[in-house]
Amino acid sequence: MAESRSSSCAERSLFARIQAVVRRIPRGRVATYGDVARMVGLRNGARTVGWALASLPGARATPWWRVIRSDGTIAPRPGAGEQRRRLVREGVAFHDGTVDLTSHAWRSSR
DNA sequence: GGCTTGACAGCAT
DNA sequence: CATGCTGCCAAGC
Repeated sequence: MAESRSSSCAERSLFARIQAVVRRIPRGRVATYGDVARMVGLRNGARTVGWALASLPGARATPWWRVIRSDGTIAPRPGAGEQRRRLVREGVAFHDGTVDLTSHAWRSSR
C-alpha cells in the first residue's frame, strides 16, 4: 500500500474529518474522544481529537460540547461549565458531574 | 529536522 | 478511589 495515512481519495484533513464526525452526533447524545478518534481512522488519537476541537475556528455548527471524556466527565477547560449546561439542555442526564454514558453514549454505525 | 504542548485513554501503584 | 506514567497523533517553534 502506497498510502500511509494521508493522501488518499478523500484527502480531507483530520480537522475536517473530526468535525464531520462530531456533527454527526445526534442531539441528546455524547461521544468520547477515543470513539471519535476511531471513527476518523485513528486507533488511539484521542489527543488528536482534542487538538482538533481546541483548534476549532469558531465552532460554527460543530457540537464540540457533545464530545466528552471516556469517563463521562468533562475536560477541565474554560467553558466546561457551559458545555455541561448545553448537554443538560439537550436532555443529557448528569450524575454527580458525570454523564451517564450507559444511556447517552452515542454509537456510530461507522 | 527535533522538542514541546495539548479539550485524552488505559493501566499500574 | 486518587495519583502518576506511558502511548499515540498532529501542529507550532
